[in-house]
Order: sequence, then C-alpha cells, then structure tokens
Amino acid sequence: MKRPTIADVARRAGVSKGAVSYALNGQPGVSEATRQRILAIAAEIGFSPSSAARALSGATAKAVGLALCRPARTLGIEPFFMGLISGVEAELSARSYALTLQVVADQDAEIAVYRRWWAERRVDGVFVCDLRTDDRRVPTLEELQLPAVVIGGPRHTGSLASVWSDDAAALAETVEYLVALGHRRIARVGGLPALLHTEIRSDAFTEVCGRLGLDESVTVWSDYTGEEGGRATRRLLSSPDRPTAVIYDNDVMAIAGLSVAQEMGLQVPGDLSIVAWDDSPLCQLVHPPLTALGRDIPAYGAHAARQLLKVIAGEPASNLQDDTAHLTPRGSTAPPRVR
Amino acid sequence: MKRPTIADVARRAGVSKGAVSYALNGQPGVSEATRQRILAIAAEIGFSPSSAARALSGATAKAVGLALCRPARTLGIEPFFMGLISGVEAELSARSYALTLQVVADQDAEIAVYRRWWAERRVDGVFVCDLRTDDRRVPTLEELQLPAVVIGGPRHTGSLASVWSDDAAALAETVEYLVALGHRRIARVGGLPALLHTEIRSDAFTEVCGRLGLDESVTVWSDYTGEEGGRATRRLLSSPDRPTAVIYDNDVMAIAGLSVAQEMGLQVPGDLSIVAWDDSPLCQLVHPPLTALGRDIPAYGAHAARQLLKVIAGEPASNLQDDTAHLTPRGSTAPPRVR
DNA sequence: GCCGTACCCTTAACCGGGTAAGCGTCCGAT
DNA sequence: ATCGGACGCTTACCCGGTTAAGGGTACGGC
Repeated sequence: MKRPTIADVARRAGVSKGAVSYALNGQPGVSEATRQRILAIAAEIGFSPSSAARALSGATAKAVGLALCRPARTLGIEPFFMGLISGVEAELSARSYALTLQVVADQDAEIAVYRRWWAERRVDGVFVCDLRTDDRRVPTLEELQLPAVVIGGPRHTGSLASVWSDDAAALAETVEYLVALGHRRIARVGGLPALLHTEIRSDAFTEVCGRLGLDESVTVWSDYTGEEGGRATRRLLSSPDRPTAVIYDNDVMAIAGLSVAQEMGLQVPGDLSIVAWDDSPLCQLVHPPLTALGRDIPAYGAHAARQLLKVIAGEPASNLQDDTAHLTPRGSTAPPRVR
Repeated sequence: MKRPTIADVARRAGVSKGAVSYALNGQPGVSEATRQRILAIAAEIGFSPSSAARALSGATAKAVGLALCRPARTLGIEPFFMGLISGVEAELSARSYALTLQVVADQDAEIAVYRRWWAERRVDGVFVCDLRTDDRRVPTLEELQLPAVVIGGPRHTGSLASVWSDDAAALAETVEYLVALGHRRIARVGGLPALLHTEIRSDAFTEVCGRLGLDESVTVWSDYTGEEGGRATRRLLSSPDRPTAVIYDNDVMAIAGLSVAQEMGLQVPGDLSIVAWDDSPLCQLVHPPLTALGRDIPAYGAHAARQLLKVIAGEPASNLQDDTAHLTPRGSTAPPRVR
C-alpha cells in the first residue's frame, strides 16, 4: 500500500499542492468551498503530512524527548515514571505530539543524547528529570537553545522553565503530624543524595527538626531500591535508641522497611510508625496499609507537557508550582507505645 | 547556536555535499584520505545528519514505535513494561534508533496511531503488546506493510514476526510443583480474559489439572490491579472448600492476595500457598517473600528489538521463542497443613 | 599514441512538504 | 471605461539529506 502524499491529494482535487497545503493548515488563500473539498479528499484517502517533510521545511518536528537516567532496576519498580509518562502523553497526544524516550547510563550520555537530538532536529524540546545540585545539563540546553522544562526544582533551573512541587512544606507537615502523635525520635531514609529534591527534603527535615527541638532526628541515604531501603532500616532499628517513626523517600523503600520491622519483631504502628513518599497502589496492598505523601503524578506530567509546549511556542520560561503532596494517614502511623 | 548541516561540512572540507554524504555513510566514492578529513571535520563541528532530511529521501526514520493500551493506573504499578522498555532501549540506542511511545485508550485508538505513524513516516516499525485472541491490529499492520513484532504469541500473529515465551510450560511446571508439595485444590487468578496470554495460561491450567486429576481446580478472572486481585482472593477464600494454593497472573495481584489472606487470619504458607507470575523486586519485599515465576524481561525486550530491526532490514518474519519463565521458590509456598 | 577503465568527485534531481511571490479574474469605485 | 485591489490559485524555490548519472584525470595495456 502506497502512502498518500500531498501531491495525490492535489491531483484528485484538481489543484496545486500549494493550495492543498493552505487548505490543510487553515491558512487563507483558498476559498471555503475548495478547502472543504480538499479536506474531504484528504480524509478519504487517509492523508497525514509526512512529519519528516514538515520538519525539514523549517516547521517543528512535532516530537519532544525524555531521557531517563536511572538504572533499569530502579526504573522498573517505581510507579513514578510510568505515571509521569502517562500524564505527559495525555497532553501531548491531544496536540498530536510524539514522545521520544531514551534510557541513558549517566549524565554524559544524556547530554550526548540532547546534542544529537538537537543536531538531528528530532525533537522540539525536552524534559529534564532528576535535577542535580550542580547539573551540567542545564547550561548545555541553554547553549543549544533547545526548549526544555525541568521537572523538579525550583532551584538550579537556570533560565529553563520548570514545574515543581513544594517538598519542603510536605515534609514539614509530615514531621509536625508525627510530633503531634507524640513522636520525638524521627528518622528519614532519603533517596540518592546527589539529586536536588533529596537535598531540598534533607534541608527541610533539618530545619523542621531544629524548629521543633527534635535533636535526635537522623537522616540516612539510600538509592530508592527496596534492598537498600531495607538495609538502612535494619541499621536504624538496631540502634539502642531506635526511632519511633521513619519517613521514606519513596514507596518501595517504605515497603521494604515495613518488612524489615516485622521481621525484627516490631509492631507497626505500635513500635514503629512508617510514612512513605509517593503514594502508589502498592501502599494500600501491604499490612498495615502505609500512611503516604501522595500527589497526582499524571497531572504533574500533564503540567510539565503544557509548560514545554508553551516554551516551544515561544512563550517566556516560567516556574510553575504544582500541588503540594498531601498526607493520607493510614494504618502505619499511630502514637508511639511507651517503652 | 546554529545547527551544522551537511553543506557546512562540505564547505569546510572543500568538497561537494555529495562527497560528504558518501564519506559519512561508508559508501565507496571518496578516497580514504578525504573520508578521514571529512569525518574529522564533522566530528569537530558536531554534525549529525537531520533525521527529517534523511527520512525524507527514502531512507529510514531511524525510529520505532510502541503504543501501550492499558489504563494509566495499571500501567504505573506493573514493573513489566518499564523492564521491557529498558531492554528495548538498550538494543535500539546501540544502533541509534529512537523509541516513540504513545499511551492509547483502546484498540481503535491504537490502530489510528499506527495509521498516522505510517502516513507520517514517523516510524520504521512497531511493537505490538497485549495480543488479543481476535486482534484487528494484526490485519491492519499487514495491510499497511508496516514492519512489526508481536510481543507475545505464538498464536494469532498472522504473518507478523513475534517473540514469545512458553507460558503453558511454565504454568504446568508450577502446578506440578504445587501438587508435589501435596496440594490438590489449586486456584488461579487470571488477568484480563481477552488477552491471548491469559487464554493460553487458562487452557494450560485446565489441561494440566485434568491430566493430574485435580477436579477441584478453579480459575477466576481479574484485571491485574491489586484491588481486583484482592477481591478475587476474598471470594476464593470464603468458599467452604477453599483452595490451599493460588497462582496469580501478576505480582501486584499476588501481593494483594497475600494481604487479604493475612487479613482473614490465614497463615501463608501454612494455610495458603501463593505463587506470583512476574518476579519483580516487590515479591521479595513482602512477608513471606513470594514464590514467583520470573524471567529476564529486559532481555525479552532486547530480543523483540532485535527482531524488529531484522524485519525492518528486510529479513523474513520469524517467531522467536524466548526463555521459559522459571519458578523461584520462596517462603510463600509449602505443603498444605492438614485440616 | 590511443583507447579503455578505474577512481574520485561534482552535478542535479528527488524526497514531501511550506511559503513568498506572481498572476489572472472579478468586482467595486472613480 | 479604467483603475485598484482583494481574492484564489499556481509557480518556484527552500529545507537537508541521498543517489544516479556524468565528467575529469591518471594509469595501464596494446
């Protein structure tokens, strides 16, 4: 089966291909009657303009890129990215933009991908995830003048647009809730320390603990995997003055932590309260169900996509604040049992 | 910053752009000395050929497509797709192919996406997931002559290439293992019944139960979500002659089932043995860790990608059998306690 | 010395769209 | 009647690659 081209449409309509182009793009230059005739013929023979030809003649590629730089094993289990992608997609496909995905090994590879995409004119813009405190991707994208939206922030985004959520406020709310329950020794199992949002949460944790006079609070760092999360929990709970509550930076580590606590004979929430960041259906599958900091991730993705389309359209870059994560109390948090 | 074009390279090398094209593509027609000079200049100014221009002049788009047709909420929690994608990516990016992703609502939308991609020349080929027993995507892709690889099968793939795994054998092995432990009342919580692999597993389950004389075996269908999986489990366990072992079609439902069993006061594995299909890290995070049918999903994706690249290169379609899932016994299976 | 040919490179057409410029035609205003 | 201009469409060239055809030049064989 031959792919229909604009010339096929033009021939059947008895006009030039220039006229067809004007008609299909809603430009003036053809009469309304002719436009309708051309549209009907295009629909009839299933014509869609070649994205390559379109991209070539100066227009946009109608595609955006997302490079993911986490090892495959952590990518797989975290519901976060799939949620993000489905939200991004919903927004993009409504404007018939395509999403080009690439999994990369490290920051250098990611930068190389951006340069290639740019040189190949393959994408009109990109999403930047997992911002780091000193991120070389930001100056690279600025240099290339490739439209970009940082997912995360709000600091260190340079002149790029961003979508962010106030993790510091969410963390403070969580700590205050635990303190209200009567907890004084609160620990936190963080994600990769090189990531900006980990730093933001760590700073906020330090700040709020200082403010509330919780001088026994402690943060340990992990890497988002269940394995490491479990190990970190085991270390925390082996301490003589072990914490009575732990906040985990993602759901997978929280579930692993719950397992470890139960394995060590501790009652949750009696002996230990657990809070998970990222509320996925997983949190409700375990026993007790986990109190979690949740937020609408697909909506977050959709906002990011809208931001990117705006930047591509030439609007100035802005930093859009998304909803703050909210705490959903479930069975894994309670007042600490007096020892 | 201006993007370098082939003309820029040609000018600096003092040759025509035709010569540059030959040099960069390893074609004969330029001397080795000139080729090296051109390659050096191209590398120096960071030239990558525009994918649009390339695609336009008859060559390939250097991109393949993957349309995912599951609701966002089940997509997110299943580690399967992310594993598949990272495997596909590994193979594709080695040959600098891009992966275009689209989340679609239903089969009609998916077919429309294929038609659009085809008309736009956006992709050179596509992956087809979640094959159904009477799948309209197959004849559509045959009609369009769009290279495609079905992930799943081996039946109902028409003339398309495929990569598949022998689920029937894996299921039989699992049932035989449970019978060897002493189980006679075995239930299965299946996935969506319209999907081909669900049917294959169901048929295999019926066959092996018949062969082993397990006339009390039963299959119920669910939709891969933890919610539904839990509900199905509750129904099964409320029956007067409840099963002593349940096989779940994915890990999320198995974890939900474990929760329900514990909530109903049953000991796992004493009162109930549980087997999960799809062995993800999640299976090891719960207590007891789940016996699971696992397989190397990224490798599966990589094989699918290799198949697709072959079909795109013009090689005849073949049906490649991937490794059969293997059972990893863990703490959730044991001989049934005598009641 | 002349021809054949292999080699290296240039020229020009082509892919399928977008779009500025040009060119009839019709219509209303002067 | 003539002019000006709006309208509707065509023409032609552009984007940045690929590639068939062609054209010098050098070299070997007769």
